Amino acid sequence: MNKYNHKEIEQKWQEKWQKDNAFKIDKDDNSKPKYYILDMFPYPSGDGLHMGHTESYTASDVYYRFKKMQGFNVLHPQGFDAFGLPAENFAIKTKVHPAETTEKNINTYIGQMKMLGLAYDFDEKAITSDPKYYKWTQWIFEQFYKNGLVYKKTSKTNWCPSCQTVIANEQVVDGKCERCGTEIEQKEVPSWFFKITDFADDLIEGLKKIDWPEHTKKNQVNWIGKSEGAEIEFRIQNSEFKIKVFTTRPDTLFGATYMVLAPEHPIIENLENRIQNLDEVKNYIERAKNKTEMDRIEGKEKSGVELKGIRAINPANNEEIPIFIADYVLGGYGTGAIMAVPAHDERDWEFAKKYDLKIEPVISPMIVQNPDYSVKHSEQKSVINFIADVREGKYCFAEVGYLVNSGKFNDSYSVAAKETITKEVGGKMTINYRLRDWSISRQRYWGCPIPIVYSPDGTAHLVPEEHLPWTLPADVDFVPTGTAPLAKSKELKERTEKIFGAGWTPEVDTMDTFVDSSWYFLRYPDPHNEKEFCSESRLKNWLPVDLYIGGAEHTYMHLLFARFFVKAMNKIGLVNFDEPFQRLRHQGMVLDAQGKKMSKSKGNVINPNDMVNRFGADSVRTYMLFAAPLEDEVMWNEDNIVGVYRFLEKVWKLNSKVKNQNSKSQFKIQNLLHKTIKKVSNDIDNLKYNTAVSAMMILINEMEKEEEIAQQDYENFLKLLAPFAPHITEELWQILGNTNSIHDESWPKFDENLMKDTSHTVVIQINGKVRGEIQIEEGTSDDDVKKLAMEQEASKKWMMGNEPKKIIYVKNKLVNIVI
RNA sequence: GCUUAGGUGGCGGAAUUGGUAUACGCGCAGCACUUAAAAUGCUGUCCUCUUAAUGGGGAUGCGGGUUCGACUCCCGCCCUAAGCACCA
Repeated sequence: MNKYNHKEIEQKWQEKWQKDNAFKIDKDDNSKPKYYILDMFPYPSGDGLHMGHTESYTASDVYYRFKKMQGFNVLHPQGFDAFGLPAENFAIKTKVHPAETTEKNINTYIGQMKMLGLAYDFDEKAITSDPKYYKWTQWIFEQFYKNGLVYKKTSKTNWCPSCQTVIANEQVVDGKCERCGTEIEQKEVPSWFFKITDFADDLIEGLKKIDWPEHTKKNQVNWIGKSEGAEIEFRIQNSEFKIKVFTTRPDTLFGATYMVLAPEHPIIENLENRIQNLDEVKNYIERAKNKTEMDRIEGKEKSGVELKGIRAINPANNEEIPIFIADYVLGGYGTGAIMAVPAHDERDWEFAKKYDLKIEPVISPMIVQNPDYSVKHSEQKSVINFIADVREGKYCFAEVGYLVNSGKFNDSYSVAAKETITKEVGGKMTINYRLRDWSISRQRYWGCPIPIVYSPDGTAHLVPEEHLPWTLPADVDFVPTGTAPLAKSKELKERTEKIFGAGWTPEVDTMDTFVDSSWYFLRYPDPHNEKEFCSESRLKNWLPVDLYIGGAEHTYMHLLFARFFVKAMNKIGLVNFDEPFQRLRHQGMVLDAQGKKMSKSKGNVINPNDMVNRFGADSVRTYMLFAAPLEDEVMWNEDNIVGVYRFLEKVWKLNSKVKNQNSKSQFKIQNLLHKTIKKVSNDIDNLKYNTAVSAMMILINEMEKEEEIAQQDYENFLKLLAPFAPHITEELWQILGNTNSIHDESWPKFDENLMKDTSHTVVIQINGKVRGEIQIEEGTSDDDVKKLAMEQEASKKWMMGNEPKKIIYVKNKLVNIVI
């Protein structure tokens, strides 16, 4: 038999599978149970597939092959998130049209995926930049629009001076543009928004019924940031103006000794003529304006300026209190104004200490004023001292408790007082979210055009459905000038006037690419449909997605946006489910051998193609999954992959020990084989691939020691390995005389009878310490085992003549003699 | 600072969820094969005491606790990584 030649084998089978259309499925076949496994589709960058893709796509490919062998009709599609900035930036540099680069890159990716033996049917892919795809992105936009989920507003937005585009808060990383790393500026820009906040509660609630990692769910809940509180109005002295604040602690209202406004709070303009230190205030506002939100909240030291000459009235006790502006209060959260209670809020306390402001304690850990309240005198005294310390600024007490210095509310419990105090001062209980509506407008070229046109009076109208796809014009110069590239398209302008009339103008912004990727999984079941985004029957057959595998870095954006899309579409009646991904698992990052992130600048990026050439796709696939648990980081260590390569070589060589169908392997081997079948099946199902591979290695090491192996047993083993190493197993399968594909075989079943052990090793412990072991026959009675254990020399020695107080027997495992 | 995850040999990592800690793989050492090397196979490989075997003691970040028995559960502390950033 020849040496294991991975190159030859892998090329041979990849060509054969291609020729046989091995990865095609009948999407209307209802005779089998369905399973929909989804990968996060890649952005086709010029760098090609990276190791992170390799791990994640291999993980899903293994699951696909496993489920298929188990008799499921499995949909495991792939596509490309093809709109986006890199292609446009590349076009700016090289003048090569993004459509051209994108197509080239997609072909590279497809080639690489085939090289890895990934079983995708590329005739069924979805490409977001394809007009046949984005027609439906636009169509869904229009449905959202018609149902009041889209609105336009002019607002302060993050502006990336390098990309010349608006980016969402969620896409700002450390005050810098997520894509290019440039510092973000603030700019007033008109933008279209999706009302994701309408679904804030549903997005929290829906998490309860899906099988996602707990930390991912928690992170989404924190991101949405629901907080219950009250809105309360403070009057400004000698003026009709009022300032509304949001607070989660209305129970502390009596302790509000000053107010703080965000520098961008609109009321400041109205009061300018009364501000005595207007220059100082304007200066502060100007400085805050240039800071990004990140800068403002990152500063350790709080800063602020008092609005001199203006005072507010605390509605609870009618006291006059000063008003400050400070950039630690954000314009975009709550009402952009707070009441400051330094005695009971850490941030307010810090600010009050710095500017020497009054601190008034209004919450006590226990009731102090009620004379009937039966607590010891000494305890009363210490609480009174504690309150005095809080007033002096020694501590900040941010807990709940009992009210003091709060007039008629004294002694009431702070949780109960929230509502009564709010009512008393005419405020109302409200719920506030950290989540903001999703700004989707981008002043970029390479994106999905927003299907909106404006009549001569400036009113927005949807482009009627019959004109979809509303195509991206080709006659555009990409060089950014601060105005949207589409504004320069003659074709788009003429098209608009031709259809709608003279003076009509097109919307020139394109959509955030997260819009494209928020619904792509709905397209895969029916990617060629020109009449619907997906037919009703295919939707019903395939959705929701059963298993979604991808990186945890998408927790806040993609995964939240996709859930919003499905919830919105469900509300409109376009789909009949409200959670897109039933089960979600993350894969960890792939690091270099030193445990560092791979990056171009560090020059430690590893190209999957090189690895496949050197070790073969089967080794690369198996090693990626063997090296660490799927959700953990994997260090790509070239020295370690040889272990997997040797394993595959052993599998290969073992073929020469295979004896014909009628022979039987030793019981020992059959026993281990069936245990392995059970373990590998369970492990794959739970995506614990590392231990599945290890179990197969153990089996092979045992089989290797035998003179001969029954063909049936060897074949069963090959089936277990087939999802991980599809090429070598297919080749060996054929060498054994089979004419069909191993990947069309059914998954081996384990035989409980063959898994039973005839004897067991039982460990003997004296007082919990291991002192020996005995072999017992299967079926030995508990009493006999205990007796046997007591009779051992070692036991006698360690019992030192003592009678056991207690004997614990764990069936077939352990006897613990307690003396 | 907050949140989440984690801390087990020289390294990547196992441990049936409270029952022999260190499976499997890498590396290392020795042996066999070879003119030699590579490759391959075999043996050994947590630390420590004892010349050594037998055997003993210790060890899952640190300190306590529960239990016949703890990597696993509880309390306190330390450290690492990732994410989030004053959310009123």
